[in-house]
Amino acid sequence: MILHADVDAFYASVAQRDDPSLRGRPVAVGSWVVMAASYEARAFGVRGGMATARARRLCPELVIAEPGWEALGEASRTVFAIFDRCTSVVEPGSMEEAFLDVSQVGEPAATVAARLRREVREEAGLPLSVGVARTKVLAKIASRSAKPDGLYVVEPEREIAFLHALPLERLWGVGPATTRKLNAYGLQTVRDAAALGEAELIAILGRSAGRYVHAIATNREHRPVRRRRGRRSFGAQRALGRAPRTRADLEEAIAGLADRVTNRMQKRARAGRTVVLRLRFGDYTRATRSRTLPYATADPAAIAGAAADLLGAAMPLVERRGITLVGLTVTNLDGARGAEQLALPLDR
DNA sequence: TCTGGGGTCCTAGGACCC
DNA sequence: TCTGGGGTCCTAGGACCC
Repeated sequence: MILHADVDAFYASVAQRDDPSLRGRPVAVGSWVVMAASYEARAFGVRGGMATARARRLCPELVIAEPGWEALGEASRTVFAIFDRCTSVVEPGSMEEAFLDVSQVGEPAATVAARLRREVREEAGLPLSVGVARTKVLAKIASRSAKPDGLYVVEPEREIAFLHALPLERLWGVGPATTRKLNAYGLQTVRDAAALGEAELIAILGRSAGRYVHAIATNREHRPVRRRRGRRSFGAQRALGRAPRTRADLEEAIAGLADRVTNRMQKRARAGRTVVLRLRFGDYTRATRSRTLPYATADPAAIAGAAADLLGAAMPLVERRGITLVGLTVTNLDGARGAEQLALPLDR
């Protein structure tokens, strides 16, 4: 059996844990955008991604707290140490959630899950919700049903009934665009999708998404829990507001982003070959421009230089539409396919 | 209702090679 | 004049997740 374990409202819960005056009160963590909202705040309709000004209007007694990155990192490590103690097969999803394969633990999964919740509560001081099922997808959906601070088990004989009753957008990996496409064919629930053949879903959604939805809907999605693969990219971005920006402003912003990104890369001894410049314009359209270098690097000047070239080529778009965000990602990291590539520059 | 910052994976076309 | 099959890499965009 597989567990999906997820700390409730992680950022907000850590804030409430560390500042008792926040407990029981509506809390939003963020500065001018809400990054996470406590359950008390959610009751007022406050959600992640929302401008804090709007959140305040919805909930006048809302407390806005700055994220404490140090405390968050420490809390995450504590929680994962408890996961690792439970089983060696842990697949992290983010700072605060993971899949755990507990088939080899030798106790009923629900017992393991209850213990996990207790230990995270006692040792990390945080509420943990756990979904239990035979597959990752079901465990993931179950943990949402468990929230807040609960446990939800999908017994094998209930899987189909549980799954088929769900609206399609509850499926993990089915977002607004996919939901819209399926709805356009009159499909609302997982049961509706299961009634279609794989070929039809592929025709509607494309190969990968079609197969995926078919596999889930017919309960044939059984990917194993696997330990984390290394990361594939490093990135940073900066929102610029609506003020007009000169090319020099943008080059300065890019240099700052290159510093941030290469700093993190150097700390982890990684280098990358492809530089991606991400732009968002005043009309909310977006563009990406990328360049692959002949060698992997973590040098800020090389990364910033490549990004500045890409920016130069994109300036006509910037001038026409105005720019509101610039981002920089370094990907195609070395070691992704064997470390021997690392040393020698590939020419051409 | 127009939203931050960090990621992953997939698709599709073109260039180029055998 | 029309005609093959298979592969890799690069670029750009889309969708989704936390």
